[in-house]
Amino acid sequence: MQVSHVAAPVRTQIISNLRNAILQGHFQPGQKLVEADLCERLGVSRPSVREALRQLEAEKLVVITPFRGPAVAKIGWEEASEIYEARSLLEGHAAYLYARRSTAEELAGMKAALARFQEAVLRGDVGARLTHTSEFYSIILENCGNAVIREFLGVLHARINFLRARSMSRVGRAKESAAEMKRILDALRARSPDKARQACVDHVKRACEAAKATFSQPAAKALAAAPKRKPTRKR
Amino acid sequence: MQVSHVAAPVRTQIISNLRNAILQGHFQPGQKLVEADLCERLGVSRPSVREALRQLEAEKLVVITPFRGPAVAKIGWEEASEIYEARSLLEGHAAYLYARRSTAEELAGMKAALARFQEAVLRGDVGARLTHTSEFYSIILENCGNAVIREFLGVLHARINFLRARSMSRVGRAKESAAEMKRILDALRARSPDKARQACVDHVKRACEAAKATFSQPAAKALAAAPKRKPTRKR
DNA sequence: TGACTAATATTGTAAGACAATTTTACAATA
DNA sequence: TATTGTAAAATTGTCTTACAATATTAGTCA
Repeated sequence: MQVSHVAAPVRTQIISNLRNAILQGHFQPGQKLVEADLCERLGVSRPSVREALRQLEAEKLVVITPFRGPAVAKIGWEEASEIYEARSLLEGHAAYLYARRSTAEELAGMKAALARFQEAVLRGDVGARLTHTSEFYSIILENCGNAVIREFLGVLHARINFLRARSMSRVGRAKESAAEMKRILDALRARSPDKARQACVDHVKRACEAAKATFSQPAAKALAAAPKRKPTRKR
Repeated sequence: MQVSHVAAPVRTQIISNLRNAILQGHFQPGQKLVEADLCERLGVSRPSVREALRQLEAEKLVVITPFRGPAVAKIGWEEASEIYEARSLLEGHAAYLYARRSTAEELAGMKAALARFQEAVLRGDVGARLTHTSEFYSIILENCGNAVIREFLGVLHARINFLRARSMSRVGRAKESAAEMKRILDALRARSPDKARQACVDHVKRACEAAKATFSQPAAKALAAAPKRKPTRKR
């Protein structure tokens, strides 16, 4: 066709598109992703879509069952709990590392992100809360000096993204969260690695508890999403 | 005859084949993986190979540069160091978790694996050392109760596999390693989470130091690894 | 109604084609 | 000789088509 000089491979864009769509909740967890549909919607070929889906599968955002095709990953409390545990460990360590490396500039950036977060809390803007929380954290992660930990945390954050959104919209959680972030920032300002780690661990622990609470009353969703199974004998 | 029990997807086998080939050093780090060659060698189509390569790319065993194709990931000390740090953190925590959950049966299995390891040390069998070390560790990882941490560690181990082989063949390292593993096992027997974590962290730290040493004198390898390109593929 | 079977949809894999790009080979020039 | 510019070859990125294997759905029959 009349394609221009592209720098970014089509595949890359597909991956970004799908990942964003999943993270922003345009696809429901468990929803089937029919390859042909994705091709049509994105205007690309099936091999390209399949390669992109493989990548997302590796990131655990998509689950592919043989001959049943890809579906948006569905996450239960069991798994979420494990993710929060790993996140606590890694995020705490990232803060620990970063406490010794922070610059005044970066700390100012974190302060600004926190201010924007607090403003979003007052405004009641749930989406902005997540954005600014990410800004706040990304400064730590980008500069903690360990790319392996950073990437792992990126994957973990993506997997529990919808939980973060759910828990962040709980009454009172956002304000709590702001206070916890403030503690992290204070520990970093004091250049105290241990306090920074502890503050992070506490923050994740609280976030985990808030998320757990959202698992208790997902009644409406759960009922609506409950599929009826035909009893099969050969299983 | 319809003998299609499970019919493991071709793609899965390709992934296993390539991963094993890389881990066992049949491909040198940095070596280009020409798609057409892989197709011919494995007897499969290009789309299948490409999907498999995407997966391995996500595992960081393969690096794919646009229009230059896939190559076996090459790892420098910088990155290796970060991996050891993350590994220390995660492995220590896995042991911490496992200390409360270990069963007599499993501990016996670890003791047996350690014995086989020690025997391999006496025999001078480097390959067997790695195998039995993995056996030892996998008991912890499989039963630590956190699949997320387990999988992360699996990926990390794969990425530094060749380093483990190199450092394990250093004089004295294997015997040291056995002593460290013994300490881990003792801590687990004592059901002491903190001691188990510490023993693991120490073990990884030592392994890291041993690996670092191999980065100082990689002269022989480096020279041998500079190949002349073959003009065409033979038929 | 319920179980069995046929029809349909979807995925897994292969093969071929072609443009975009990199790499190599080679020739021309200083 | 060394360097540089260009043509040829190799390789990848992407699309299209095709078909077999499997899952899902619909329909039929007792």
